[in-house]
Amino acid sequence: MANSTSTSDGLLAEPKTLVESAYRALRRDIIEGHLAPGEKLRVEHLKDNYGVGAGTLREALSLLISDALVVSQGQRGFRVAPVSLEDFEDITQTRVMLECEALRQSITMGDDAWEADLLAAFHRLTKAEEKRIGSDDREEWEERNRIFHEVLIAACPSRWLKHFLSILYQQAERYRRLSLYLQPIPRDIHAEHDALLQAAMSRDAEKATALLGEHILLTFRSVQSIPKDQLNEKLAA
Amino acid sequence: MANSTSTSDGLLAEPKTLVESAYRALRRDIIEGHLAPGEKLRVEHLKDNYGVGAGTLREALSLLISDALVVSQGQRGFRVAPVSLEDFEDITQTRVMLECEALRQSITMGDDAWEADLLAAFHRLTKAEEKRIGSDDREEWEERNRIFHEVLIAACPSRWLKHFLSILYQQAERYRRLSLYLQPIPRDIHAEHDALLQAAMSRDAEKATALLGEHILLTFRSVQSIPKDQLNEKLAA
DNA sequence: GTTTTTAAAAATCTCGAGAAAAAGTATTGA
DNA sequence: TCAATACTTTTTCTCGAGATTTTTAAAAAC
Repeated sequence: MANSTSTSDGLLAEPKTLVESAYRALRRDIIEGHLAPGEKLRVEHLKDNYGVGAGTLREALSLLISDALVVSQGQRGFRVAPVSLEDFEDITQTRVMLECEALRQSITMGDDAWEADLLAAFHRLTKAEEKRIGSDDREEWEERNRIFHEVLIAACPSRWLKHFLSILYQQAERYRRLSLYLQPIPRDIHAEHDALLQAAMSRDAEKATALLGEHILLTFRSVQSIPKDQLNEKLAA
Repeated sequence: MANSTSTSDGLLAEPKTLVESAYRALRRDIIEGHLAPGEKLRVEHLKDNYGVGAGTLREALSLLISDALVVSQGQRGFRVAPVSLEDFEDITQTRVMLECEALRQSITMGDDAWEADLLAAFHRLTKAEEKRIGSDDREEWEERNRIFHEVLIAACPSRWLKHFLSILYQQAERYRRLSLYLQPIPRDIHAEHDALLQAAMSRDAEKATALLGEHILLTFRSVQSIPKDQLNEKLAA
């Protein structure tokens, strides 16, 4: 469903417990790069920052392992999952494969309600794009972009496919942040989304998957073309 | 690599901590059906069974969410992930798609060492099959079967593809246990594996993926054809 | 007899403190 | 000066107890 309140809960619903709050706060800080890739996550240190007990924080970190945003190692604590260009390439290729298949199924199975949801999601994304000119309201655009992609494949009946894609999308978000700040390749993302929408609405699966694949690949190329020194600087931040 | 000591650590290495031990013990009990699908996992009750503290058990349960073997719900504790025929069908179809793609890549990329590993894995599996006649040494066969499938796609360079496949394999194992006990469809699994091996060794990707797809699908059909009352009985056990 | 309210019981969630292990530092010996 | 050892500090891991919340059961009201 194109539920606008849905907030990418990889795992959990609204933060009714402290574990969930800490989980969300940590996830956000990792995706936004506030906690650097590879950084050590000392429980005793972090528990104060997030205002929870040690056990609670450990549990939140354990949940983040599901999203492959945190790694743990025996008796040596937790770390932020590392990043690399090779990893992003793998994420991109796997995502192209899965998301194109999901889109194909979604276009086949989608009914009128799906079309309506898709149109609505695109409209909301467009509005966010207009507002974003100047003001750095990145969060809202990022969220609506996620929902647009989610609705595109919403009519795909495979829960597992969608589950894996939500993980990959989240992973890609870590890298995508870079490409939007240091964008060397001029790109009309709105036009890409628009073409994608038209192809999906006219049930042209071949065209839609081709566009989607290119759309996803472009983000990788964008990051790929960032000079290495500049990239490392950003990654360490 | 065809490391025979590898033990399907979805997430963790050797149990150096109590969390890891509990994680493994719980995972095993869920996959083997000792903890029934949908069953409530009361921490206060379970902590005695597994000989750990409440916090430690909670952490182990959190890790099992990664494997989609446990689900949690806000302020209402943990449960064993439910099962259904629809879910198994989804698992099967997704797995066929991913594993065939991974095999195709593996056949393309695999070198001599890969061939040797594959041959060795097949040999070990065969030996386990011979030993299994009569004696209920299911564990060893199950483990070697897993390794055979793992080695088949070991030369595939995509870590994410292999990561997702290890999750799906583990999920399928829950259902596969049923088909082997209540097998209505007569099946020569050894012959299937043998044909698969030959196709892979001769680098015939088309044939190999066709065989692999059929191989995976057959297990689903086998479970599908079990009478519903008999199935539910087993699932509740 | 059914529903609502109220109270007891159980379970979850949370924290702080203590034991075990790792990492870092200083000391000793060549 | 360098390497190895012993010591100190830090960090991880673990447990038990207390505070909320949910669930269950009983009593009251309609």
